[in-house]
Amino acid sequence: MGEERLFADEVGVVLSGMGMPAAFGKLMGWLLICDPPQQTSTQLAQSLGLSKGSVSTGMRALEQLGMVRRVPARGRGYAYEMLPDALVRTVDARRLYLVIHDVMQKGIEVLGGDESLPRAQRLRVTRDFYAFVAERVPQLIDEFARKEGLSQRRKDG
Amino acid sequence: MGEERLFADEVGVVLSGMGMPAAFGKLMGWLLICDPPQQTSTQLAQSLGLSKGSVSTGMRALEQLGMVRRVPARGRGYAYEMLPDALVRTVDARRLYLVIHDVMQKGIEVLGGDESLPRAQRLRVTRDFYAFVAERVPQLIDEFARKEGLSQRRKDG
DNA sequence: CACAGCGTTCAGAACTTTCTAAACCTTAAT
DNA sequence: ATTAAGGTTTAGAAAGTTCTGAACGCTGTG
Repeated sequence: MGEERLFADEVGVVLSGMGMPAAFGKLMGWLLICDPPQQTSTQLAQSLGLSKGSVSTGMRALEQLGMVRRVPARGRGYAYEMLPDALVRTVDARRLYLVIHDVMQKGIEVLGGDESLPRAQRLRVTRDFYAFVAERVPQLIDEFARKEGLSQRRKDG
Repeated sequence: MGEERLFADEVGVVLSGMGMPAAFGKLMGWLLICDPPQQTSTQLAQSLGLSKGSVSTGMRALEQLGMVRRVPARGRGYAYEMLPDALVRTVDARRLYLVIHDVMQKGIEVLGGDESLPRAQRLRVTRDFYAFVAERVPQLIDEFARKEGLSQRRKDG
């Protein structure tokens, strides 16, 4: 088994340690180093020893996260290709931050809606922090993109 | 069942949706709004309908993450109290970013160690990005802490 | 029109994780 | 020293998730 395959498996273990499916991580690891960068589902299944079903599910997830795109393949169908800034995008999940923001707001309301209440302190700080993060993370990513010369156009949400 | 309990349960659902144990989220939600802020294991188990074991495990995790601290309790033992900036701390998990950084570095080595290789682009960008994030996130947290007037002293690691 | 190649969906098996309950240990008061 | 209260650990049950393999649908080709 090649070193590249071993690398893919290792990414699988790392991601699995973060609470995601192992197949998801394997696919990610493989797409990060494979040659050519474009791979069909069949190729992925064979290269990684995964069932077609696992590949289908995993690639759907990667696509939904915006880490992977489909490109036309020679002949019929399409192939998958990882974007150069795939993992950069995962940090840009503002929705995640806002979920926490909203829960904290709800907590304040449970306490009566008075933010100055001592009991509401923890909730308020947390809420404001996640609003802050949701605002700043995109800026951070832009800064990095500029520094790297990535042509990263940002659509604000 | 009180609204506060419902809020705790809801946080449990949200956290569970992010891949963490539900009991963990329940404890977090409860500690965010409970009165008084100090709670013993027994109180937590009763208030949330959890077994003593679940509380013990969950509180260990919360303590290890630095979100909760023990305070002396009247009489014997201690009580738990959530820190005002508990959730701020969770974002400061630099180790997490560096894990990804290291995996990317390993991938570059699998490819022969030549970063200028086209095939190594994705790996290099990702590696550099996570180094960037690991450097900037602490700054971001400091900025927020200053703005909020939180006495957040930072030890650099 | 029939066929071959691909990809998706779905049901079940295997696995991992979480929760509980009971036994055990520690601490403090009498 | 004994006892009662509280906390931790552990084994086992319960629940949830992921993976696979087979059936299905679609698309283009001969």
